[in-house]
Amino acid sequence: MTQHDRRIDKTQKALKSALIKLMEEKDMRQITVTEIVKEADVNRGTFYKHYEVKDDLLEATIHEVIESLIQAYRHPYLNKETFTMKDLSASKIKLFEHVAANADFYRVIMLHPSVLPGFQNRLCEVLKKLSIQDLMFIHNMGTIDVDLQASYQSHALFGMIFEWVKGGFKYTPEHMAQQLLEILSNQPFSSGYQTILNK
Amino acid sequence: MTQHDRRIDKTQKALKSALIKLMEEKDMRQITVTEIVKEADVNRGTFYKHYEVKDDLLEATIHEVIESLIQAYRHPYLNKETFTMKDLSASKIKLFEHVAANADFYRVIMLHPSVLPGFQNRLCEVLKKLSIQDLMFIHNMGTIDVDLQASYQSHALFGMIFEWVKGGFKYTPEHMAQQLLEILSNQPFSSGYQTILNK
DNA sequence: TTATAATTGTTGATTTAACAACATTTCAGT
DNA sequence: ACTGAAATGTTGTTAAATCAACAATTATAA
Repeated sequence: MTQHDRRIDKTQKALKSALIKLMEEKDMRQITVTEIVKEADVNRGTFYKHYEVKDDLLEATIHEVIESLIQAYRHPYLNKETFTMKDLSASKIKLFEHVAANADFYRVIMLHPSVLPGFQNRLCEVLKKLSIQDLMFIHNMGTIDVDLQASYQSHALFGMIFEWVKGGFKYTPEHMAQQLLEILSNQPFSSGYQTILNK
Repeated sequence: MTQHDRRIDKTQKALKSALIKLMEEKDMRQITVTEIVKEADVNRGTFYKHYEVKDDLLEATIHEVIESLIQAYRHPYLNKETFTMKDLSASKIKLFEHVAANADFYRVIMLHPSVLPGFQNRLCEVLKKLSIQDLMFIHNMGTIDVDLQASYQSHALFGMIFEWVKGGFKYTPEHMAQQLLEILSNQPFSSGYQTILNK
């Protein structure tokens, strides 16, 4: 079992936040380790105890956000074999709460995509995998290509997040989740999905 | 000379913030050391390295805020023998900035005064001393009792801060300072003060 | 009242972070 | 191309914070 020393979490968190903050101003290549530790209010030597190079910190930062996203999304499904409308709603709320909790990060991703080229697609990949798991629950017996549908849904979800971040988080996570569910149920020709959800 | 180890500042800051946060919920007597260190995410043993009892932390917290207030107020006067309208304005801006920077603390003071009985008066005392120093600059040769005038001004200033905090900091520090100066110059019968300021 | 739980101080061993100093590398401006 | 400055890695020492465990005190409830 891993010893949990809070000092480790604190410094790593400080370094990650510092990196995100600096990414709002400048490109990754222009950010120096010295700048990061200054922003994080941490000794430079401490940085090298945790990470060998700058990109290690970046990767750790991204990894943490993505893991948090997955956990948030899956949380309502924990230890469940069937899932109801409520679980679906709770999952979306958790998702938007996650985005709000990592607002600084998502602001960088959405408003300065060139800082982390390709990350938007990486994010959609994650959302797609989560969507696929949702679709598995629904036992779609039709002729719909799961990948196509999942890609459709994940990018749509990304779009909602994008709009939310761009607009400065003007709505609550609950409101965003509700909007999403209403959009889903108002799709033209939507029938099978609806019948499953309404019960 | 004191060694400046950031860890000391960090933990003390964490403990102070935790205390302020807890004071928004409950009375000082109901707050335990265990609660504080949990909120501050600090080991309990660490608390006792810095403070012997709860009230030491409280006193340190208050002391820091008051010192910060005094420094903010005096900052524009540093190394000056005369002072102009600009310095006066800058001083008030700094003051309101200080309040905004310590918003959590002032929210407790203003909205839950019973948590720290008598502190509002203590705050006014500080403001009064600062006011007296201002009045010294002006060489008031008249028959005005300096203590009376300073008390008048300091409580008035307190009132503005009170209104600002209570309203949820809806205005900027600059706007608050400007309002104060306009109120000052619009006092009925104000003449001497005005002629000094306008130049 | 008594029992149970929670909080309090205190301790010692261990780990992490701070600091300062260093040689090296990279960068920017002349 | 040259030079001073900035950034990078690395090191050893020191000091702070963690953790766990403890007895003692204080609340809380049965």
